[in-house]
Amino acid sequence: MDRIDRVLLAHLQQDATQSYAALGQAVGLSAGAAHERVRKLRERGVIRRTTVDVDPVAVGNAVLAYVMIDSVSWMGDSAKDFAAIPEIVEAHVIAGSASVLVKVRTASTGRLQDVLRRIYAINGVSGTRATVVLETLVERPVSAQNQE
Amino acid sequence: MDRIDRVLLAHLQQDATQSYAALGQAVGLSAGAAHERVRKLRERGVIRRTTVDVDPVAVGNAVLAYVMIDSVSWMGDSAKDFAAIPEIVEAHVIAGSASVLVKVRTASTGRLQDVLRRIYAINGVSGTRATVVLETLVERPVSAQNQE
DNA sequence: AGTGAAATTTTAGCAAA
DNA sequence: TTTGCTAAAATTTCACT
Repeated sequence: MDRIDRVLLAHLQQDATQSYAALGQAVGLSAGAAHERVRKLRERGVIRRTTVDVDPVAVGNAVLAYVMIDSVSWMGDSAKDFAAIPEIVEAHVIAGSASVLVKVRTASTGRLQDVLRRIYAINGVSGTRATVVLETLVERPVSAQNQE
Repeated sequence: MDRIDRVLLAHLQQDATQSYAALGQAVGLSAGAAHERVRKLRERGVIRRTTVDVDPVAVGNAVLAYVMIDSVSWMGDSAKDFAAIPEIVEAHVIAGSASVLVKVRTASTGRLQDVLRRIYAINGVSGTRATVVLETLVERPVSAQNQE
């Protein structure tokens, strides 16, 4: 993981459809060398996958909300329970007053209520506090370049 | 946006490196037809971009935190201020007790403190409450398929 | 909108330094 | 690790349905 790898990652995050020739040119390497570096980044799991960023509104998920979840037991084994709810895009065990923080995308506030009901049904959950997002100001991939 | 488009999106989210031939086969279309549909999905902005999912830990950002931000004024015009801090990966204006919710990835808790200081310096910010993530249970793209 | 096929570009594997 | 070369594969365009 040197500086060149970081630049390659940044370029790929911005546009993963570009050719290795273009990618190589951006860092002063041949297409073959760029290809080999990217192959290793994938192999080592630095690049977890190549994917498309889908507009949530375009697929009918206009409501974004965060839900703070209180529990009466350790939630570390509940990954499957949260993953079983497709509207949940993130779930994290947190330090502090609540136990789990969940990010949810739904079609409507009515659907959000459904999701809250399903969360309540998870073993150990004792309470939820939903926060609805009014406007997203920033949404972007992790910076591969804030290491220096 | 019919059922076929949704299946194409789901497949691309999982692996955007696969060929249009494979993609077409998954939905019972020729490579050309699959390509044309994906081209239109891009054109219409349903697919915002093709990108790589980078492991945050591998690029040195092991700490994930959410920060609730209180403010004394409307924060809707502050997108640039938040975007100027590279460690901020998401910033949302929210309904409820706080004003803005921010998602932050940093190399260490020390760096998190730096970020909090920079957030404090943004005009109108009157307070911050950081919540550190201990473990991530779920992290995945929006489901393109919970519409029916 | 979709098909099939041709022309072009890109990828991926290999020998050499 | 990088380069240049090359065969194989994928993308992109087009005439036709």
